[in-house]
Amino acid sequence: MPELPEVETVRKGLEKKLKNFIIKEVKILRSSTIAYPYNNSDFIEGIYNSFIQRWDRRGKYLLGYLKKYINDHDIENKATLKDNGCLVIHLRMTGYFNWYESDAPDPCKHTRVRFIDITKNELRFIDVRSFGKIWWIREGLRPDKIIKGLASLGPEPFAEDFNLTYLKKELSKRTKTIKSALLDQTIIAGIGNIYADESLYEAGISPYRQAKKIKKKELIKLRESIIDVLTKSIGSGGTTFSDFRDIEGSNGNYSMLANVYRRTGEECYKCKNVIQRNKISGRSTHWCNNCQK
DNA sequence: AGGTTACCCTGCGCGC
DNA sequence: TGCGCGCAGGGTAACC
Repeated sequence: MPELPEVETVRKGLEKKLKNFIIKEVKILRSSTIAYPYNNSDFIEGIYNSFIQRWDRRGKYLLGYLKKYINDHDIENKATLKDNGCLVIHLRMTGYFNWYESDAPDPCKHTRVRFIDITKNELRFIDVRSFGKIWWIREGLRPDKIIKGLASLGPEPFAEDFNLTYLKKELSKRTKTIKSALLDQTIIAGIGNIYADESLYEAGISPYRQAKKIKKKELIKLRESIIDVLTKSIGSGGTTFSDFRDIEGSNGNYSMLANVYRRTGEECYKCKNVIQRNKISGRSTHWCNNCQK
């Protein structure tokens, strides 16, 4: 379910909860969730006795950098600590993490991977539709050598390289619709269907407009709208529009509601026109055809 | 090369 | 109640 704001919320949660979490046991309940290495046993052995030193996010990908204790019997001995590559996670549509302190209940039927430490604290990866993937990239291998989607990501919306010059240059060669361009992770990283619709509404741009034909002034507004919508959502726990839950099972404060997303047939908050819905490149798209030109 | 399309999965709500 | 269908916030490989 998650787009950039939700993934950022998950990143913060993992960073907070996994400070002293040394992986002592891994149970893979669905083999295909592990995308790399190809053998589940290589994955399990690879991350054994490791902890995650730092959590990063790139687009909708989570990256956890591992340190491993080589000496199994003396985990206090820092001399046996080595860099151990990174865990990469993509939640796709329905993936999420749950955290349990020592007294974890039986796993639900959608639990795909269980990570357990010495005190039986447990992190579970749960994913109804099983589109979510987890990779372990061993030390010395580059994640973007293994994960194509990671290698081809465009700039982060909050980064300096996501500026007007970049946007103009990139969109000027695209004949597809602006909606489709916003969903293209190679142009901008992290935007998904909700935030694409919401950003276009805020910017007053029709999702059907051809990307290359959008005027400079509109691009300025669009860029601001993207940053604004994402910032607001991160600020409220990345759960503003969704039934998404963070690793402690909280679903945020619902401080902001969607203006167009899933409001088909309802009144536009600005002009009272009926909100439209249609498919654009296979994804449902919501907009106000009076406010968005 | 850029742009569509089918597909990977499971569950839900709807109409019949 | 059961069945079939369309729907779901993602990404990719395989096509034109």
